[in-house]
Amino acid sequence: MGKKLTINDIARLAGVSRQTISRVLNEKEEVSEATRKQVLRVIEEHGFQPSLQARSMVTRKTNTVALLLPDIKNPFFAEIVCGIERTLREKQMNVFLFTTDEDLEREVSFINLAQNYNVDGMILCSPRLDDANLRKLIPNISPVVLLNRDLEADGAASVMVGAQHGGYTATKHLIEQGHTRIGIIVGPPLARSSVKRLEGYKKALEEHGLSIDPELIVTVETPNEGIHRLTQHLIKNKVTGITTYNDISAAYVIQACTEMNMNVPGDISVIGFDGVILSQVMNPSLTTMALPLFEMGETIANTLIKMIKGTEPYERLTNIYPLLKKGNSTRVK
Amino acid sequence: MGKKLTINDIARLAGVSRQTISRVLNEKEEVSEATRKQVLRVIEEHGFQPSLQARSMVTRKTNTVALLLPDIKNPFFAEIVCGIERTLREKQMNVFLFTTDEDLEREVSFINLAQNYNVDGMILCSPRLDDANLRKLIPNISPVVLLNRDLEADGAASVMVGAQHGGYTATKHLIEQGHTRIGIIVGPPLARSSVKRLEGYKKALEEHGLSIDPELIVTVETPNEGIHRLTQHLIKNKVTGITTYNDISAAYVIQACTEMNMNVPGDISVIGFDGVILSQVMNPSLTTMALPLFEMGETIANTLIKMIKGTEPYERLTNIYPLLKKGNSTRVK
DNA sequence: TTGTATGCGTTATCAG
DNA sequence: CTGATAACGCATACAA
Repeated sequence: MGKKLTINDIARLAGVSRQTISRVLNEKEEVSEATRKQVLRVIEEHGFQPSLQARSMVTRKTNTVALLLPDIKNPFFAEIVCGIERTLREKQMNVFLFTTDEDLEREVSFINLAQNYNVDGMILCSPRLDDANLRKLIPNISPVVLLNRDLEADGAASVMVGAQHGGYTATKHLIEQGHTRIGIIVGPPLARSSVKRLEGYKKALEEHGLSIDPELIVTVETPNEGIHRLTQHLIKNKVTGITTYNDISAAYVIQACTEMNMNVPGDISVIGFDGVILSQVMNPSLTTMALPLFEMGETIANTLIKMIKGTEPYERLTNIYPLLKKGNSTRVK
Repeated sequence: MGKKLTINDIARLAGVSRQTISRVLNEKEEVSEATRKQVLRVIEEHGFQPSLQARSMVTRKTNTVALLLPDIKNPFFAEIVCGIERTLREKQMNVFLFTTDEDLEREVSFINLAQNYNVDGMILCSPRLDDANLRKLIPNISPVVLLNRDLEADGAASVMVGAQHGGYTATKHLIEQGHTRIGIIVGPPLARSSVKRLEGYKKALEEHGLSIDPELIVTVETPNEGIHRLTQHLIKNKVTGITTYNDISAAYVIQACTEMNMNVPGDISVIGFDGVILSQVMNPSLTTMALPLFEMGETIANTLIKMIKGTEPYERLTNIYPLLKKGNSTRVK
């Protein structure tokens, strides 16, 4: 708790004005080599570190980005965060973390909070805010990068997962394996991409001349809840393939199948989404629509950095497409 | 980008001094109901939010805690972070996130950085800093809570996982299932708890009159690398039970067993550590030494809060013991 | 109950 | 090349 030295203390100790200290701190050229060395010596000797707080009061820059996401336990977000953090770090920027648990109230209050901290920019993952309110907020919080939300507005950019493409590809894979009765587990309504995935699913069925049976389309209301029941429903309706909204849900589906004495992939093929590490270590390993999560984080961070610097143009909209990664949870019927 | 209003602007708009604004902002009682209402109206009307930065310059409080951890992708940390975040949030405190990737240099630079931000406290997870240097740093960064590191120093508290107890219990479980040749995969050297787990392993063997075979003790050098090879080594040495340092490594072990046509738990019993969600969704589900990770996060945060407030005493050392959670990856030999 | 003066630790501006 | 002065936005102490 040694009371911190300030720039004034150093100035006194070095026998120069505090302005000179500030100059060497900021590597301004207008200072003689002799005094520079002397000042650096004193700084070193006392281990002086300038207060970033005070500095940002006057520079109006905090070198800090607020990161808002629903749940850090979800590996989908954890891996993205990893990419974001790593990339920002390289640019000497720091991360303020807020997790919202998909709670609208917390979301709003965190956005306010971040704003009051004068962060340089924000990254918003699946905000529950409706379009109108979000749009209203953007002028105050820009620049901002949105994950999985396409809102065209000044000071906002979007990075989107190609959910429709993913739903299409997954379904097509099952069809090509000979499956004709294919169930889809649609994610919680808050996942905006759910609708898109479903569109892709329908498109694939139609393209292959298969009819769309509403009984085979089931929706999870609360994250990872009721999946066993929904799986039972699908099995009763004679599906031989199931496509799910993420890898964890796929794991639960496989558990449910096993409980009902249905073998995966023997009796039922299951396909996941995201491609998190779980998909590799599961048994059977999971066929999944793999997303380059770390790279997504990099893209998000790089876009935001460009917006903050304002020197180079940035992509207003980036689409990231998942790739089919074949595991042992699907096979020819 | 609407330029932000300051307390001065509001004062002018409300026709009072900025001091009065400050008073209603901080809910001081010494202000007449009439002016209070009037001021609040103006604040509301213009959506004024005070700058937390400026405020903390004078109060010397940032309401911010720095959280340093190796890897947010590791569900062990992710779940702990969740508990930390949630608990701090309730006390209106925020989290500054730094991930170090177990890199000593980044660790040191982040600790410095956090210090320059004037955070109110720090949470350090598995710092690579050696004891001497860490101890030297603590006066500058205290209060600080250490995860899995017991360093007795003023301004520092520790939350420890009962690794020896865990290693002991896991091994004992296998012995009680009739296993006599039990392998242990020791975690990367950076995991300080590895040594303790090994001690518990040895203790259990000795207590049951089993000899310690060095061939059955193998060490992972880099996280999750070479586990297949190490598992093969153990199998060649006729083990029927393997205890591992976390759930992910256990999953890899099971994969390796499967590749060698050894059934789990038929031929080999495998036991994990941590009890993250993976252990539940795996097939077979994993027997593991489950840790109350979320609660650990709560404990860490609550300890730090007590230290920051300085009004109530806090535990300098908290031990958290894992509980055996029986899954389907172990069975009677 | 309200207002005035002062300072938190830094950078920016302008003189010298 | 260097130093004095003002400013960033707020809270604290003291005065009215």
